Amino acid sequence: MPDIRLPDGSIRSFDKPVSVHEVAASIGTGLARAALAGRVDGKLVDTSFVIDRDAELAIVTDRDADGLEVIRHSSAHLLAYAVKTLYPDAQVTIGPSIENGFYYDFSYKRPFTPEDLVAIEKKMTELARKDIPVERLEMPRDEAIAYFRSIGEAYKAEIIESIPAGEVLSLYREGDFTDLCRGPHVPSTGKLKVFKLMKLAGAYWRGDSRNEMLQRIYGTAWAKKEDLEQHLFMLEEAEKRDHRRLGRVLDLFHLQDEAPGMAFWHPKGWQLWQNIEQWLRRTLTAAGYQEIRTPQVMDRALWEKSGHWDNYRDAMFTTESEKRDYAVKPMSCPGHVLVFNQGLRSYRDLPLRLAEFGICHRNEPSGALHGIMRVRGFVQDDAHIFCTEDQIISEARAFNELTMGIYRHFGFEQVAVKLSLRPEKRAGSDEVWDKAEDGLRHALSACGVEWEELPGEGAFYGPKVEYHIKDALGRSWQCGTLQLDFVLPERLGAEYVTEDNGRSRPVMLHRAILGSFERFIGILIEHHAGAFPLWLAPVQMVVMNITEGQADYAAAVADTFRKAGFRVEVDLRNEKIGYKIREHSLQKLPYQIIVGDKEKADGLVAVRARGEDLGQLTMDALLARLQSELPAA
RNA sequence: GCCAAUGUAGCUCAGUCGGUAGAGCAACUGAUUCGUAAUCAGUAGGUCGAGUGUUCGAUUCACUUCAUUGGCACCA
Repeated sequence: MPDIRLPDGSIRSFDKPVSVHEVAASIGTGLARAALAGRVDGKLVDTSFVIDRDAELAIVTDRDADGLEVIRHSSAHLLAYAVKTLYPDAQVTIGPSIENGFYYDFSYKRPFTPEDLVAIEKKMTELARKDIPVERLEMPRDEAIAYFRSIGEAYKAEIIESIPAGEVLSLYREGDFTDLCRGPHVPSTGKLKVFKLMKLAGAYWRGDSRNEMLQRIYGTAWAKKEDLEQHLFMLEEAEKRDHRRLGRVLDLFHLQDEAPGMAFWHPKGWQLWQNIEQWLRRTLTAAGYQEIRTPQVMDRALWEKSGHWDNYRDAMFTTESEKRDYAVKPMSCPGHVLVFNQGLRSYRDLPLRLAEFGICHRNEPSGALHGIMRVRGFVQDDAHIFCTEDQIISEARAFNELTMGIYRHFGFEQVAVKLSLRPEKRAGSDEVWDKAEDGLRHALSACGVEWEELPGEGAFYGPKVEYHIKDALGRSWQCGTLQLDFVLPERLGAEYVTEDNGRSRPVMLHRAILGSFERFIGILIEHHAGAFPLWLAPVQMVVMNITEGQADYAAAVADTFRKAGFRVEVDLRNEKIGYKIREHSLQKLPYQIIVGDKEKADGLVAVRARGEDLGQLTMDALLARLQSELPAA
């Protein structure tokens, strides 16, 4: 007879098998009411789950992460229930919980409309209020197939058919809606109180673009109303920070129909870009890189040799001239090997670190384009390190340190490392892949970082380490990458003279830190909400006069700071000072300097730093403050 | 590329059940010289994304196409 151990260490004994719900009730009616699921010996189960032997049990409520997950999953089912109630001939497919909510994919004869969404959400609320019990039943696989076929759910039947024969499946029934599901689910629909349908989208059946497209409805669900409000507030905040909006408002860049996926950089945006590029250039030089430049357009034969023509033909822009085919370069590596191959290289030249701010063009599918985050023309902070196998680990360590330092410099403190392993479609033998994957594992161990492995996600020529940074809104962006490549040097015939006068192939490390400048700038815009730190701000300060009488003094002040190396604008317009301040505040300038008769008389400046009034300062004091705000190096 | 939505003045958006359009902000002109997030008045500005069709007449309806947005698929 079961002894049940609770998370606080206490043990409750029962003289017959008990359900999770009964245990909760034995502790308190409040807990029984709050119970959404149970965790029995580490496994998540329904509250109806019967415990017949000694076990550890935790009652799951909406205060647990698990509880929230159950709420979201059950909300997906409630959504399907509502859809089936309103549109009986819609077919259900799958509906999992996801970050912040859930979705459910349906097949239906016509597209759902935003009005449908409103009706569905209303129906969900109605069904939730009825507090309909959610029951779990079990059914043998074959019987389940027959059952779903009989009610016209072809997709469900297909899912079950892919489950091995002889298994017993769990089904969940709420009212007259029954769905195949692993569970667990909330005990009744009344537990679902805080949800909202968010958007309609298309999604391929089983995630495969060769399959038909289903209709996906996304929703968000929470334990408490305040959590939902907080979530919606975050979405609003993200919209305010949208780089496409800020890019226009701050006059950084624009995109237009004539060049889809390619940005037009305006003076301020280009200044921001150059602040980044020039700093990075100095940093790379200090780290032992040499910058080069390779052609934009190269012969098809090169891309065939490198393997790109076979693997990425569709994504390359091509052109021809005098009966020769060319491709616009989608990446810099083949060109870098050609530079390496010039002349005779010695082992003494290694490691050779060649860097290029390479302009690349990739013909991304139209549906993939997104502002400047996903574009067709972009600049990579690309570099290739040619080295011996013995040098891989030290190079990887140096790269790791460089990368982390650069992220810190830009204000990104949280970095996650992932290792992507061999994809299905790849070049090179399995032995080479074994060597490359193990090589990166060893290198990562040597760096002392923790990483997650992603099978099947590697590049066609080699495995890759990915660096993901987290922005101010907690979103994760993949930026840096380190890829170990034994294939390309082989294909393009790179070699060096060894110590004993033999010939050997160098190993090639592909690496990028920011990834694409376009995307990284997009991330920076959203991370800082357009209010860039002083060193990055395209315009660092503006000097404004109050009346015409101080125009000359304002110009002189501006000149002083310009000579000290700052990017300064002067605003001598005949406008009220409040109007000018408002405009420059909206432009998110780090510093606003106001000079009136008082300042002019005393040789001072009145300073506003991002909305904070610093009062009157001497120019030297302000200069000292500005200097101290610039990061070292 | 696929599904859906959207495309009207520089920006944000309204509008036309088919009779060629309007607001706020911005711009321009004038007045105001005003001390920390919007001074007042006036003026100008649009082949209503592009093309074809239906129609006496299309920005409005239909089709095609381009682009954008949200997802999916893709992301060397």
